[in-house]
Amino acid sequence: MTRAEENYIKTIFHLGGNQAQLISTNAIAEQMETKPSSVTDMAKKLADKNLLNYIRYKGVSLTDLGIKTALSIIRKHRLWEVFLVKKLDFTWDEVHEVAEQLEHIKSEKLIDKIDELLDFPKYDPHGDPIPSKNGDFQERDKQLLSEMPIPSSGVCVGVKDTSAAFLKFLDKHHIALGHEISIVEKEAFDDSLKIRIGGKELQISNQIATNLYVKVE
Amino acid sequence: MTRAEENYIKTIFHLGGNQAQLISTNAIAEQMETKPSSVTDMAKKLADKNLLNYIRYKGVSLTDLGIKTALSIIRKHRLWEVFLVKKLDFTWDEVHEVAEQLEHIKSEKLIDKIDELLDFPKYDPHGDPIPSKNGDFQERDKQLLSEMPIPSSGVCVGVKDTSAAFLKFLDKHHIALGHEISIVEKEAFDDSLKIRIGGKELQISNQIATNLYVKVE
DNA sequence: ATTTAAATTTAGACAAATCTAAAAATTTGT
DNA sequence: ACAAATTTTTAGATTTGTCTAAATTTAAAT
Repeated sequence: MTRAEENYIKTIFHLGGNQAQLISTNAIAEQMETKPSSVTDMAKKLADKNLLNYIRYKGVSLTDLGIKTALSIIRKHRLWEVFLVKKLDFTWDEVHEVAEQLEHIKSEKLIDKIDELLDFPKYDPHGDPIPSKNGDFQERDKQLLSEMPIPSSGVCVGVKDTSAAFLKFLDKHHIALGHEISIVEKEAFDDSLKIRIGGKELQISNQIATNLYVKVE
Repeated sequence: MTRAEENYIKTIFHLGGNQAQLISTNAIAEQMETKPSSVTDMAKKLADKNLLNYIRYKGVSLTDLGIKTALSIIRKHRLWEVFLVKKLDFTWDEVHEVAEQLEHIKSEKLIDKIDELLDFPKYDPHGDPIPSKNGDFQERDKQLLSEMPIPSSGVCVGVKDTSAAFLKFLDKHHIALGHEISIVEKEAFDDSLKIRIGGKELQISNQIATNLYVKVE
């Protein structure tokens, strides 16, 4: 598998190509910042390799083999992210682009040893679950902060947006995974929230609230 | 820099292109298992980028920029090898091919942090020196076992051949870096050596002796 | 000093991955 | 339902890195 092929498979998975639903070439092109015509070419190639089902003018969905492949890449990506944070003191906004490269390293032994070194972590630094060696993983029961009842509270367990800008914003306001967050009230006008975290009150916009996950149980 | 370009630069360095000497396209092609015509194409490209001097029909030699680039790649390769052995329990015959991939990861911070994690090692698992961040490194004073006086002794500090076959042979006979080796006698007929290592005597062929380095001081 | 042999380069072609522009199919709006 | 808008595909071109086969240059041998 080439690096380009792996990136297509991974993107299609993230767009929901594991479910039965068909992903359009346009959606893939937009996500990958490439042109729909390039996606069409690659779709044919990956269909030939039995990694996805391609229906002309309709879109693609991953085959079982494609899903397995995607999970293997995502597993590597997330394990490397944990490694960078836990062993090399990277911050959570620095890991993505390096992990994008490391996820393509071909060595089963390498990633299994990294897994072991990290003591088999279940979640990456952004709270996303890490698929096991055999490809299964439990998505945590979680809810966007913006969808929580008011008032209520929960533990921050993940972020939806993983851009450096957003993560740095969270650092600045001392919001991190594992922190208890209480929702005090919602401003009806702009859906901004008054929250309580680490003993302090903080006003956050709806845009922030729709990108923060809280544990539900 | 593409991966292919990096591999050319690294190979030319290892063939001696840092010295004033010119390396022939044939030599490069043979080392890289490619065709001389491909090397010619790449030589032009790298010369355009000021990474090497290319003289038609004569060969190439690295520029200062080319040497700096080569050292950076070699530094990464050797640091990753140390990482694999020290942190992930790889054996010294398993590290090369994985390091060949890892050496192309682009992140200054990553390799500096790996360096720090390993406590700034000076030599890789095969005894080869690791260039520092600013590109200088001290080649150890060493001698091939086959060129030592008889009798004499020294500490094993490196291997010339780093193939898995040779390294496994050494493991099998309990020869490792840091071990004291005494040369007892040389067989004039085939230049094989009787050596003493770890309290035991061992007969080794000239082919082995010409691939083992011993410290000189 | 020629001829022969070896090394090197050029020319033209190919596969991978991408692009642009034009054509075809699908979806949308009325 | 049919024209317009959108999406998707096709056709042809480009770049990178490679190859083969032919031409050229350099080195070796007599």
